[in-house]
Amino acid sequence: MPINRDVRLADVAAVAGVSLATASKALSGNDRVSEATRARVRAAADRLDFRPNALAQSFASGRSRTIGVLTHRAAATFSRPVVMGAVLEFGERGQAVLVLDGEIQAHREMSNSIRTLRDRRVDGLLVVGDGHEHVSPSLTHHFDVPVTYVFTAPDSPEDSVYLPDNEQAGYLATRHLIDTGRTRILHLTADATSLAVQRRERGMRRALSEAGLPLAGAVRYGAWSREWGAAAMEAVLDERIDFDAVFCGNDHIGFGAIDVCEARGVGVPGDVAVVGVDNWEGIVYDQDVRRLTTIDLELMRLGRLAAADVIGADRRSGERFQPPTLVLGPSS
Amino acid sequence: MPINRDVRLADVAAVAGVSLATASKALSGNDRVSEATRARVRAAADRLDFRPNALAQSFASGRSRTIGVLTHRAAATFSRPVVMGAVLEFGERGQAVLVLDGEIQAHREMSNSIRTLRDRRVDGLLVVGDGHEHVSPSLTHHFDVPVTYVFTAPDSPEDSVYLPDNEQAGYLATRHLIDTGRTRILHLTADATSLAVQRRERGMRRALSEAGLPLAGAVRYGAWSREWGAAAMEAVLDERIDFDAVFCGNDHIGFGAIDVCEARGVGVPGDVAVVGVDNWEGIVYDQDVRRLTTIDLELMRLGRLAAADVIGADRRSGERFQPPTLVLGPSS
DNA sequence: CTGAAAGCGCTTACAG
DNA sequence: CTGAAAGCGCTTACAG
Repeated sequence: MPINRDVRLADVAAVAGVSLATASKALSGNDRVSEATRARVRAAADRLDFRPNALAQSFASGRSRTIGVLTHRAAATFSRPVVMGAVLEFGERGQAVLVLDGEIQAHREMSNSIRTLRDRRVDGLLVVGDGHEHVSPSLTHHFDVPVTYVFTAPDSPEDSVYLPDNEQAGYLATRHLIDTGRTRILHLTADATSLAVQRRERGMRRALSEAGLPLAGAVRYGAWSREWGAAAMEAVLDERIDFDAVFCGNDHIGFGAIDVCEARGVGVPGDVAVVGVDNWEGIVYDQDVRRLTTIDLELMRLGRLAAADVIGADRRSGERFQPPTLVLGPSS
Repeated sequence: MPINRDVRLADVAAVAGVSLATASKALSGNDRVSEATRARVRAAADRLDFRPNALAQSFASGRSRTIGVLTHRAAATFSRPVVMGAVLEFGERGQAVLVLDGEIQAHREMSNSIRTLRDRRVDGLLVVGDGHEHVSPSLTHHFDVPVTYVFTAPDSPEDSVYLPDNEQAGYLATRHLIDTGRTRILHLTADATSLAVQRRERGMRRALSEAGLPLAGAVRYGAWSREWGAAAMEAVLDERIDFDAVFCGNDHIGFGAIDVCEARGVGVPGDVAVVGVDNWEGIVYDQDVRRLTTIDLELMRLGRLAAADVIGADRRSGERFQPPTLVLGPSS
């Protein structure tokens, strides 16, 4: 037990020959103290191996060094990296987190959570949604500390919101195909009612129109599954559509498309280049050989960004987007 | 702002007509107080909507209601569910967590983390490893609060350690094949130096010997990948080995094996039943249609169990194993 | 069972 | 720039 828990600030002050108040100011750095004094106090603190009692500091200052994290089904596939990123970022910044998981839509549950968080005197709150298909009701007015939202559609323009950039994902994927010489691009994706589907498609169309290219065929809407990707690719091949690239709404669809190409002797990426979204294997199985070029939405980084925002002094209202990244694989 | 932060325990005491000390005892329940008094104090607290100041409570009691979580690469595929489970469990129990991620092997980094955690007066510590291929050095002696280890091989027999039950996973998988009438079972798995490989194999052999069955062919050691699963299955089919079931070391290997079976006209599960380990799609993509029967190591539950242990009063030394579960799919 | 009092170890106006 | 003092709001021996 090398750390002496019995050294108090008063002891440091005595050794340094200053008052308790001065010792406090010297160490906290929040107040005007002469350099000489500060140095003397620091030396004394070092010599005594002074470790301030965090509990006393919190009580006296009113700051808990704890952040509330309100999650909507934190264990869901895509929420998980966001929550994990946030928790790690908070940890690196010396902030504890009180994570309350539940139904953000459930009014009763939420008001309980809000009470708990307020009672614990959290220094800030991060609300983590489950994508941006749903909005989380704004809780900002319940707190007098910063509230930041991540991975959920904003409910109020006043709120600070962080989102993955699905449009940019579509843009990046398509740009990559165009930049590598493809000109006849198809799009296989999930159901058209999904916001992610819509935004990825919009980004794709922007990239195409910038390049003056048409889409090589109608967008095929289905599901986020490998099965759908395979079925859609079968249909496309059966219809003898002329194309040299496919932008798939996610990696599952991409894998299904590749499976079918391989089975039917269509070379990937020789005949057809394929790009997906999610960086599936990257999320999942770090050591695996990548089969697919994909767009990584950087969900963990998104969580970190939002966490930094809760703590940071430079908070502001509005939506901000985490830029996705292109992850190259053999399929394009 | 419906919650009145200005109501202090002293106000409650005044309204209830008792002393501050009695009010404290009545609400905390830790001390002998007459039922009548307790009821009066509770009523007063309710009426005033008294919310105890957690910061003051912590300071006075010395309990931070914060648990330290020391992780070794928390973002890694398999650590993530463990950490997530632990964090959620702590949250449900009103415990904040201070998560410090890093290299548990790195001495310097660890001693910094230990200091930070001690300074914050954590009420307990959970050390999360990255599987049980590595041991984490025991830190128990650095703390006078409970320390629990999870997902890492124990370094000291004194420690409280939680592990996934790889042997039971192998046993369950094999038992399932036997129970569904298979008698000629093969095993395709990763490299023999891995502890997980060894334990899963041991469980398999136990199930076989209980049933009086031999293995249908030599165990094939390779890698945790789909590619290896496919290659191994190709070889097995080429060698015309007589078998009706395959226990695969993980789901990736299982998928590779199924791919090859399907490509070569071997019916799954008609001709060959396949079982994997990891519940890969379950971890990953909740809504997906399952293709594979598999064993779920229940890593998130493992994290929860270990978290409950840190807090619980019934802690004891030694290793405990989280039972895996069988998840049925169409492949067996 | 109840209460008066000390104490937890800092921070922060305030005065000098 | 420095210090005396109040204060943060509970909990907990201790005495009655």
